[in-house]
Amino acid sequence: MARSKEFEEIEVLDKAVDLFWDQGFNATSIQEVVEHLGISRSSLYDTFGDKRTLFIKALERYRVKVAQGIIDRLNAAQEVLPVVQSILFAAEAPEELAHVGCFVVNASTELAPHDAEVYQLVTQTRLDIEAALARAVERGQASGEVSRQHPAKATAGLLYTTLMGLRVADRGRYGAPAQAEVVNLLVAMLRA
Amino acid sequence: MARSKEFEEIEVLDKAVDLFWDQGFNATSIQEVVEHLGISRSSLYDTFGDKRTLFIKALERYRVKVAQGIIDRLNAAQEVLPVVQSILFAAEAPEELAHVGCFVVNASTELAPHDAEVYQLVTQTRLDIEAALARAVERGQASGEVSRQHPAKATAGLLYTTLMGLRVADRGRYGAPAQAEVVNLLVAMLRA
DNA sequence: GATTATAAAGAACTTTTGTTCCAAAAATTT
DNA sequence: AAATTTTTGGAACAAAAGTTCTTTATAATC
Repeated sequence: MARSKEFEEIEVLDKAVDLFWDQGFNATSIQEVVEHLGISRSSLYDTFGDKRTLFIKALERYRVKVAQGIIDRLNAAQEVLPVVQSILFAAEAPEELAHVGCFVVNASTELAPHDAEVYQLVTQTRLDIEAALARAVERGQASGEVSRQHPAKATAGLLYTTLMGLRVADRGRYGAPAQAEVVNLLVAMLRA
Repeated sequence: MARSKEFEEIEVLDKAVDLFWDQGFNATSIQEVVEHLGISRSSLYDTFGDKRTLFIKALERYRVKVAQGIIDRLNAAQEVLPVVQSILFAAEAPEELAHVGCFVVNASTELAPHDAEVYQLVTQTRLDIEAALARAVERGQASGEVSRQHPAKATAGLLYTTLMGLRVADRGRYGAPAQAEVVNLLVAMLRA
């Protein structure tokens, strides 16, 4: 048999997520990818295909890691609003410089109108998170935590839209205090 | 004396806005710029400098055209909420395919973290529009149109954040009905 | 109408791009 | 320990990138 790979595919993919998240697709050269992932050109192409395929895989990986994490937290929430608040206010701790904003939002503005596969990935992510938000709002309304004044589905749409807006704000260094003000206002509006 | 230019600088710049608005900075080649603007390479470089300088000028032009238009409409508004509503719900008529989303939002996610000049332009635009929104909300509160329950400045922040989120949604073809639902809910929440 | 200063067209140039290929190295199994 | 299959590193490649330069055309002035 042959030798085994010197790297874990998932670990390397996570590094690709970091890079594309930070710089986007078009601003990132293969040279940078090779250097940042720490594997050779040939290994890169053998393992992940061409640049665009790697980008798509990175975006899918992000969905599994980040978007699914959000959904899980919403599904597991006892009290809904504190969880919603902490999801919206993600500017609290950008541990790495690469992790500014949201990879899906960035991919959405850069590529979604011109790449059908990116569009599909972005749309599916939105539908999944919106559905989780709607369920969470419904539960909050049932328990008396969230106001029953507005329909849960529309509220979920507003929450997701604001979430995207906040992740754009991250990229423009809106600032944590200003973001907190926005998040707190929106959450206060939802409170029963 | 010498011959005069065969093109209007502003008209050509508007075409550059269209192109960069649609495709972003890095996905747009000089070749495409030359073809789309309808002027020669040499005229392009003589008149606008290099690619990045052209992009910055296009972004400034957009600010004058679109962002200032929003501010003017807000300042002139008798009733505030209908104007806010129509600004948020811009998906109604994307006359050209190029005009999907917001150029400032796109530039923000693509370039703001890595280009100080873009960052500054994006920030200034946000400050200007947020200020106009805050004044409009204050006037609405004074006239009894807008609820006094929440401070005007925070409300303006939420409106601007949602505006950005909606312009991201444009790029992901969120759909007019879903957008209308979001906009109507937010406006309803502000109503006195 | 000749002169002249500038605009326009496009060839030319250097980098950089994304991708492929090939020889060398390495690890697992027989 | 030999054989074999795969990874690896880096050279090699063509195409496209951004920019500059030179030549030609043009319009305004004297």
